[in-house]
Amino acid sequence: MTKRITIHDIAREANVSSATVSRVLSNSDYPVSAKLRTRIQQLAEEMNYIPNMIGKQLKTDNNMTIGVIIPSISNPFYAAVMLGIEEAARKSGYQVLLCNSLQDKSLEEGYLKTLVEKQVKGVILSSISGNCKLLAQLLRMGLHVIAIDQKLDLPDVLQIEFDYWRGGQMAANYLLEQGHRRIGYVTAPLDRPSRQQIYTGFFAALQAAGVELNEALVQVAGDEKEVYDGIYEFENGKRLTRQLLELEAAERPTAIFACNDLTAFGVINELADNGLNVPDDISVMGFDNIEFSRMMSPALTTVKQPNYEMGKLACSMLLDRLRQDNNYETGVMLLPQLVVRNSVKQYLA
Amino acid sequence: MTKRITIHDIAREANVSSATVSRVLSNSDYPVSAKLRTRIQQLAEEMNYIPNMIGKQLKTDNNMTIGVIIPSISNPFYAAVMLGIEEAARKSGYQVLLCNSLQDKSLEEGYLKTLVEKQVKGVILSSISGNCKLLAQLLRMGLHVIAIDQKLDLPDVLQIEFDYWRGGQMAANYLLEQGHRRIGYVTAPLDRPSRQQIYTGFFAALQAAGVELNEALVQVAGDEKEVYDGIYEFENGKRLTRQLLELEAAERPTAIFACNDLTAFGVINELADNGLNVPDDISVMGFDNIEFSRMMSPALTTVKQPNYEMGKLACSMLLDRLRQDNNYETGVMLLPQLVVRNSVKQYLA
DNA sequence: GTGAAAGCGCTAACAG
DNA sequence: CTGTTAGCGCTTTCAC
Repeated sequence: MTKRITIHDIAREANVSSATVSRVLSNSDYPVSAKLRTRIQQLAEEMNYIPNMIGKQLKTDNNMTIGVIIPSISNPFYAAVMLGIEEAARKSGYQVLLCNSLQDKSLEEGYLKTLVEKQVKGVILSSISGNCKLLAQLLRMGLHVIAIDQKLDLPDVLQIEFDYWRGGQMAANYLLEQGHRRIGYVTAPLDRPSRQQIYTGFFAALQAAGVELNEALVQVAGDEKEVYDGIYEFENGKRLTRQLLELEAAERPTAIFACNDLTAFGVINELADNGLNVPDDISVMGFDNIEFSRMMSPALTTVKQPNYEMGKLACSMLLDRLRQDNNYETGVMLLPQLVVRNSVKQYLA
Repeated sequence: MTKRITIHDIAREANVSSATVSRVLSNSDYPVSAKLRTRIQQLAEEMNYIPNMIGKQLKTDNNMTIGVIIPSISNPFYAAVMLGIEEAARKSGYQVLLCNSLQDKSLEEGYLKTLVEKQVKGVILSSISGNCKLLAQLLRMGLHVIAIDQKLDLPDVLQIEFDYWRGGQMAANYLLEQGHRRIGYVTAPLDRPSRQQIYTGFFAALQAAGVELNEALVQVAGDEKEVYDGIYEFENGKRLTRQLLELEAAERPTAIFACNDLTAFGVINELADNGLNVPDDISVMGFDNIEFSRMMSPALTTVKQPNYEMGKLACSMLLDRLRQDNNYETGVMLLPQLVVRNSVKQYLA
């Protein structure tokens, strides 16, 4: 194992001071004679010099890395967000530390602390805990936080919101337009604001259309710990659909809305297992528009949440903040978009 | 923004030296009187002390983070690998920097350099370039590398291999058993060793069974730059399937094998677009067993490549190396497993 | 059991 | 233009 080369090694070799070497190798605009400059660059090349950023960081207090905390990268929604984040980060020379909170509050907190210990100056967070005590403290210490996906009630946290309420409403209205009145609603636990908002938006639209709430058609998963092996949502969809299928034929929904695409896949799968065809026997609608929703057959009708764009936007807003250290920008609200495909069919009563 | 607290601040407050504070707060086993110990811990708590790992790192040369370079996190196969890696890392107090090489050699190299500059001591790499020059240099400088998925021909790189050849063979044999003889082969460019091995394994099995190679049935994607928007594989499957469908009816394959599940989804989708049902009209088989393969209908018959396990194993092997600094362990070869579902049907000539 | 001091690799006043 | 020097926050000899 060859010894690590430092600027001092190069300085000695070139008979200059390490300050000069630093000035050349860190692309400072400080004046250095062309002769020395090339000599040093050449030497650095020859000696396979690799700068030690830890030294630089300690001095400059800027480590060019941000943190991302999401529930699970195995959820393709967050994978797309992550890709957007990383892309924006790379373009600015930043790197990103990925943390999967796995829906575990203490893990989330632990990661937050570790990131700050590592002197990360910015974090993109899809919080499951909404732990404002810790977060407020970290903000006071200069951490910049962008909240995506889940709203955080802190004044200094920039929000990339998404209009879940309108998304839910949009879904309901589409199903109504297609003639559906007995609509099943299948959702993971309503513990996250996002899920609650979809829920309220959805039923507000139904109510506005004079469709009364039928509790038997609303299936909410229990609050048991979500084991995030990545297949949870799918199984959830299957399980809750089984419960809907226990209804008498006349009571059964003509369409089922699921709180996200993965859950919708579970719904469709369970229906197929019971010999029911989508959309001929029953219509299904999802939420998110993950890539796979268009790969399924039938291709899934869903509400688009711009995941990749959300990641890109979150990251560039964060980097802006880090660079200018201003807290003046305002948050943004991304809007849903209806994606009509083939899993919903007109219902003719 | 409150001032950052350092051990010196605490030392001053407690009327002790910073050395003592360090000994207490870094959980050193160095003897410190119980009285001072509790006093210091209490003070650190009160003052909201957060250690600065950069300072520690500069001294100890160990930053508790590893790097991961994969083609794209939007590919669910790598997302699962990543989840496994992160899980193993977390259990040992490590964090992970995620880098998407997007099938771009220069990006891959850039990341490798940046990681080393950041003093990362270990990297898990699914290389697309196989750039051994740079890698060899970094290894000499003490970097530890675990290669997953793609083989790297360097003695000091530990390999987590997967028997792609046998996987290809396994797929072919299954299709043969099911009575298929005219089998289409759809693959992304054969530029990565993994794809080549699946290919050779597959056709070795066909040959062994006396099935002659029909070049018209083999569709290899051109070597054009793969735009990694995550949907590439899917579109590729669609495009290549269209080409297969241009064959005269009698020449058409009775089954199609795709080099990975995403491509298989494209194949199925394109077949559906052409009014062909899977598996009734034509059978389709994938490779990888990503989670969605079981969510599709028909559920995809495929060859399992243990992705999550691969990530976990890679990470724990890497951490073993970092801790013991030994290069003695041997690599491992993970074996494929046939996953029979509903997308392949027996062919009765 | 505790403290003083050196130093990890780098940058940035300041001086020349 | 170039060099000297003083740290960034922490650990770790070496004294006491």
